[in-house]
Amino acid sequence: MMEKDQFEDGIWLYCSNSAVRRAARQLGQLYDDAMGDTGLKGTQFSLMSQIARSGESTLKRLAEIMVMDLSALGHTLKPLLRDGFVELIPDEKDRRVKRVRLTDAGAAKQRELTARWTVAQDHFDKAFGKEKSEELRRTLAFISSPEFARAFSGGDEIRGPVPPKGQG
Amino acid sequence: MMEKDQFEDGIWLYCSNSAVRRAARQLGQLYDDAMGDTGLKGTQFSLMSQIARSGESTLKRLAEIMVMDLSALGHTLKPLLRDGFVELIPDEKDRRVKRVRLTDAGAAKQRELTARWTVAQDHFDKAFGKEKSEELRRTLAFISSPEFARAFSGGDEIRGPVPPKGQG
DNA sequence: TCTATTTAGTGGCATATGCCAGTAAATTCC
DNA sequence: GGAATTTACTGGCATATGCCACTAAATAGA
Repeated sequence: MMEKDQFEDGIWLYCSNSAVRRAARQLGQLYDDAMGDTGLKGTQFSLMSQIARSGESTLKRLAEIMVMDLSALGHTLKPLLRDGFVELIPDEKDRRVKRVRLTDAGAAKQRELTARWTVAQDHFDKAFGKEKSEELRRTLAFISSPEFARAFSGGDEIRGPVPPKGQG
Repeated sequence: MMEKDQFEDGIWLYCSNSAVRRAARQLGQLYDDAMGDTGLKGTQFSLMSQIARSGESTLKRLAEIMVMDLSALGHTLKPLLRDGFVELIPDEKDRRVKRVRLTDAGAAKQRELTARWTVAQDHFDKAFGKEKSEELRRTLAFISSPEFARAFSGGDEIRGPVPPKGQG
């Protein structure tokens, strides 16, 4: 009955933003649990993993591919820098540019957390289906793409004066 | 080419948590843009809309159906309470319990923002496809469900000692 | 009835995220 | 070459989110 309420009464069935946010909260909690008392969260693990994968990427580039505001990325890196898991390196050609990489300690931590992530990911696949999981991730990647954003923003009409179109 | 990198180099193609988070960031930005200079964000609109829909729900219940930590809900309500869009009402039978509803000002604001939300939602449907949107929202609702969380956590093995299963 | 346990909410602390303003550096334009 | 414009990053402010500790109230158990 309680679960029935969830499926019938929620704006998340009508609003895509809310639906994605709500799912993000659920998964965020589950993946944070998976990290246990390691001192880091699921999101920090993800960030470190992407840093490792991108290989000394510039901050701007990293923020772009993660579809994240540059200053937000800077903020989010703070604890990782503070704890010595990540370091910033100046670019050789452009003094404005910073590059980011894992420290040795960071790489070791990332490996430790990968073991926990693997368990969580297996659990996700078990609960949702492995192939459906891959399909879902591709779908979400499309939604996260510049292509989608362009299609969403079309003629930029939501950025200009908005003619009232209320339901109310 | 840059977009190609996005599709080929990101952990979001392998990690469901990251994928949902990244999509949430994209949509968060787009729906926030849709709210324009109204003084409220997409998330606040969603919260007010769900409050309206739930009808004087208890805080605990609201947090549950939104798959949100109760204290997080309390925090998130603060600016809405402060600005008079939302009010808390004591429960008649249990002095611990608070119920939440929109004020008249809040209801008016919610109607105003609904007009903007409708535009954004139309844009989402245009970019993604209306029927695919509905399907995606159902999928995300399943992921957000207690049923999914139970299947994910089944046996609670990630809550206990975690045997190393590293990739590293 | 009384004690032990559970529950609903609050505040604190910390990370996650985004807009904005400002500075220094690079690029563009005349 | 010099001025105007754009770019990359940093810090500030505010909301978003979650764990934790605590208090008051309700419930469960003896």
